Amino acid sequence: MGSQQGEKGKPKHRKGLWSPEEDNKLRNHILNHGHGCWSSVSIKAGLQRNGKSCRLRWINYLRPGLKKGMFSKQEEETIMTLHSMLGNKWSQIAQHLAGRTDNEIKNYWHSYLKKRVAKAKEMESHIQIQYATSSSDTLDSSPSHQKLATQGTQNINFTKEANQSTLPKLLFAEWLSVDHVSSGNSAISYDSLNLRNGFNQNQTFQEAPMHYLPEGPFGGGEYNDNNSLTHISATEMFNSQLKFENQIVANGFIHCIPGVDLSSNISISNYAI
DNA sequence: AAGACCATCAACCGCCGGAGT
DNA sequence: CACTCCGGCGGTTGATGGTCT
Repeated sequence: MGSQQGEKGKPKHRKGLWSPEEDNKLRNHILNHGHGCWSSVSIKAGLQRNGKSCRLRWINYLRPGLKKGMFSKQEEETIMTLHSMLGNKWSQIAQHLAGRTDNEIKNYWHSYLKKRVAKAKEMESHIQIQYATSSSDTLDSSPSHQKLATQGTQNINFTKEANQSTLPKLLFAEWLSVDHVSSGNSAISYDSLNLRNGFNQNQTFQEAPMHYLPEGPFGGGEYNDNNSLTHISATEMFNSQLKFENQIVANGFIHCIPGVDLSSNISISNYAI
């Protein structure tokens, strides 16, 4: 489309699965130089891919801090809760699941959770038919996801605002440059990042801005080992976010610490100045 | 054993909105 | 204001591997 670069020559862009060499080229380039303009990344990295493809590959696969493997129970619940509130806003849902990408969540939803919810709804309607005439307190006995949906309607406007809020998103390029500064002139290696923090503990700001805040509402006890939200009701979650945003306003800025697990003992001073 | 069918996941496509000119 | 470029998002597709018949 519009992003097709240069009329002259019209570069042939490779499609399909990425080879390990391509991955390495892209990873090394971004770790060393940041991504900047994606359409130029492919050229500078010596790839025959278009910028979008590079971006997607980085975000969904190469980016440090990505969680691989099965979704935990908590993550599932978080997805279902947020989906009942936000609908198919995968990127917003992904912001609440550290290390998970919107694409991953979307796929997981379509392949697994959607069916589960449908099944649950079926069961629920069965139950409602059974008890429809027996009592008037059906609201109290309604399944939890229905309650959550109700909460969702109360929170939906706020949620929208919250996600388009004044939260200072830090782009990976910026984060990288900060990290470069703090680690001297040597380019950090992907492996060293993983070794220092543990792969699951790395996160990027853009995907999960709230999760980097040592003072934030989810610091400390709200986190489990996977850095996912645990045992937090939807209301609590968004109220917390509101509180947190008030803090931002009050303080004027926040401390963003990349790649640091809030519950870990790793000193943040190595990663941010 | 082999073909049909299904589930999963990586990647692509098209659209939209913001920024720049 | 109109246009272009670019990044981001959500929907969809296609490849692949597993299961069923």
